[in-house]
Amino acid sequence: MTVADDMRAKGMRMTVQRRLVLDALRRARHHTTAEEISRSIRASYPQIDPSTVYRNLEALERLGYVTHTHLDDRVTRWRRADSRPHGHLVCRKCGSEEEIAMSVLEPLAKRLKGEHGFRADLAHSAVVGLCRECAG
Amino acid sequence: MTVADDMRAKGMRMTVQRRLVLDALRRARHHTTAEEISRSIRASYPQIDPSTVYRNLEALERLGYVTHTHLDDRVTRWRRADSRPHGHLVCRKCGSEEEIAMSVLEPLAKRLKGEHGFRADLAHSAVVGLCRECAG
DNA sequence: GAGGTTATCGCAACTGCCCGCAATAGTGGC
DNA sequence: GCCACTATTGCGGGCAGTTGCGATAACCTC
Ligand SMILES: [Mn+2]
Ligand SMILES: [Mn+2]
Ligand SMILES: [Zn+2]
Ligand SMILES: [Zn+2]
Repeated sequence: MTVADDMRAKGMRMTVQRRLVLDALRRARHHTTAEEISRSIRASYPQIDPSTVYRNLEALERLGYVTHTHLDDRVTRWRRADSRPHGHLVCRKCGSEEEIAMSVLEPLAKRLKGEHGFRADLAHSAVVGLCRECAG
Repeated sequence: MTVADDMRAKGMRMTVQRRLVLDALRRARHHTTAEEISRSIRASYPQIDPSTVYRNLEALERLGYVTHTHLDDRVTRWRRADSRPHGHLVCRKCGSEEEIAMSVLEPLAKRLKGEHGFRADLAHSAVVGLCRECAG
């Protein structure tokens, strides 16, 4: 089933704007921002409003085609849901970013499930702290 | 040594605005927002600008008197640094918030230190996911 | 293919927060 | 106390989103 069919089956519509956001996400680098996507679309279709890009990223996220993560700034990072999940370590001093395997985070997820019945999404927010160099 | 002396020793100044932010933090509930602090100050001193409150929260944080955490919205939560550190579980569906002991998070912090030399601050961002009721 | 329903759009205004700048006011030295 | 120095302030404007609203256009039915 195509994305368009999936959407229609859920009472949503496949608009040109939606298609452009999906295309931009395929072209974009690993962790892209809404602003980047908006800019790349508006280069060819300047009439498309940034708020439409934001709303469509959220709509595609609800359908499970897209996810987002937060590093240590105020910018949300978007990626296709079919890319490999992973965690992030972000240094609050030098700003360095390191990707880590989900297996490192799994024991905590398991414990939160067992002790609190909480199904944690530990890839959603980066782990903030001090990297090896800055911790000294 | 008082906060004022500590500040002066570091070349900073104890302004009335700074004092008002500290007082408001003492009066405020556990996890307060800059907007709440600003509003409570401006009730008596309407000439004090919100940006001054933001800047002073950051200044007090650099000195170690204040910290902040992020739950699942775009609002930063501030608290005095002398309050007991703890983690948060936030349900992205129903919005419920649960506080958890740092001891639950410590094994992960230890592992990140050992394997990546990274000194993680696991209280900084809430763990997002689905609570017992919403996970089903 | 035309028509009616309504999801989605563009736009304008708003949010929490951040920043440059000129004016103000704490500060240490006298 | 007064002065000179400069950290900090109020203000205006910017950034990353979010939201309400009336206009548009995708969809389903015929
Ligand atoms: Mn933060
Ligand atoms: Mn999020
Ligand atoms: Zn990554
Ligand atoms: Zn819940």
